[in-house]
Amino acid sequence: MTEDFVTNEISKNSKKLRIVFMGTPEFAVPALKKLIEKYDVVAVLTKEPKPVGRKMILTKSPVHIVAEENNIPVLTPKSFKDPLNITNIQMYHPDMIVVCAYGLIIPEKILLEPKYGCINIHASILPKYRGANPIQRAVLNGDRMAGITIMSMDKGLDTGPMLLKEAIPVPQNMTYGELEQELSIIGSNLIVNYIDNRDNILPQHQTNEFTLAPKLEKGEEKINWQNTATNIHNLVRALNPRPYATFEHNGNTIKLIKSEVVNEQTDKPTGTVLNNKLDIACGKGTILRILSVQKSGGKIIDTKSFLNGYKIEIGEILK
RNA sequence: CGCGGGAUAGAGCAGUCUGGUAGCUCGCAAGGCUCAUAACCUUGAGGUCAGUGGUUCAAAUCCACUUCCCGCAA
Repeated sequence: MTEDFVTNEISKNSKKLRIVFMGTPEFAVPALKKLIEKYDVVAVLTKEPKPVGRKMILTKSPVHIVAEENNIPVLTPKSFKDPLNITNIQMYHPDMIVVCAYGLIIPEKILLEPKYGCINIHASILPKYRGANPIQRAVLNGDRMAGITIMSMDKGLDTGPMLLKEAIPVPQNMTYGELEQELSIIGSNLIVNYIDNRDNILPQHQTNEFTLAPKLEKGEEKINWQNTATNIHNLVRALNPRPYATFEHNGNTIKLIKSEVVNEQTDKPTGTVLNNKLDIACGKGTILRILSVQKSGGKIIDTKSFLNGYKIEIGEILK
C-alpha cells in the first residue's frame, strides 16, 4: 500500500524509495550498487579521501568512486559535531538510511530522521561480534559459520533490533579477504530482500549473550610458535590480505601469507624447522606447513621459490 | 617532498663496497639409474645485468638522471 502510493507519486521511473547510503570500503560497494539499481539513492556519505601509499596520493574511498560514477551527490563530513552536516542529510528527505561499514558514529538525531529507519548491514550473526571487526574475529577464532545481520540501528553499538540474518559455512582454509568478499555479496542481497519485504518482517530484539569484535591491536600479527598449528593458521587466515601474520628470522621480518595444518604430530621443540617443505613444529606437537611468504621488499612467493634464494636450515628453531 | 628495500636466464637469489671470462639454488629439455621419492647421475638450451647519458683501455659493478616494482607508516 505504501509502495503503491510512492509509485504513483513518482510514476516517471521505477525507482521509489529515497535512500541515503553511508559506507566506505570495498565491502560496502555491492550493496550500494544493488540499491542504485533498484531504488533512488539520493546521496552517499563516505569517509573523506585520504592520502594513501608511498606517494601519499589522495585516494577516494571505493564507495566514493562508485557514487560518482553514478552521478550521486557525495558528502564526506569529518564528523557530525557540526549541526550543518545533519541539516545537509535532512535536505535529501530520505525514506531510509542504509549504513554499511561507514566508519563514523551516527548521532541519534539522524537515526530518527527517515520514516523507514536507519538500517545497518552488519557482518556477523548478532548478537555475536558487535563492533568494528566481526569478519576478522570470526576467522581468527576459527568459527565454522559466519554471516550477515540486517538490523535497525539504535544509539548503541550494533545493539538494535535484528531484521534478517543469513549464515554461511567458513571452509577451514578460507581467508579473511575471501570471506569478506562473499559476505559483502550476501549483505547486498539481504538488504534488498529486507527492503522489498519489510512490511512482513518483525524486528527481533537481541539477547544479552553478545560478544565484541574489537579491532586488531599492533603486535597481534606476530606469530608465537608456542600456539597450536590451528591457532596460528587461523591468525594467518585472519590477517590475509592485510596486514599478514609475521615471524622473525635472522633479523628479517617475514610475512606468512598462506599456511595449512599438517595432520601429524612431532616431538621436536616448538619452532623447529622439520623439513624442506617448511613444516614447523608448533605447540602441543602440532605441525604447520608454510605455503607462501613475503620478505620485506619482495613479492609474495611460494615456499619452494623462497627457499631457492633464502637459507633456512632444517632443524633450526624459530623464535 | 613521510621512512626504507629492489630491478641480473622461466622462478627465487648472489655478485656491486674493492671495475677485468655471467654465477648459485631451482625449473625446463634430452639421456641414464631406481620397487620407489620435492631422490640421484650426465649433458644441454636459455642473459640488451630495467632504460638513457657520463667516467674508463675496460662498467652488472663507479657517477648523474629516468621508468617500473615492493615493504613500513598513515
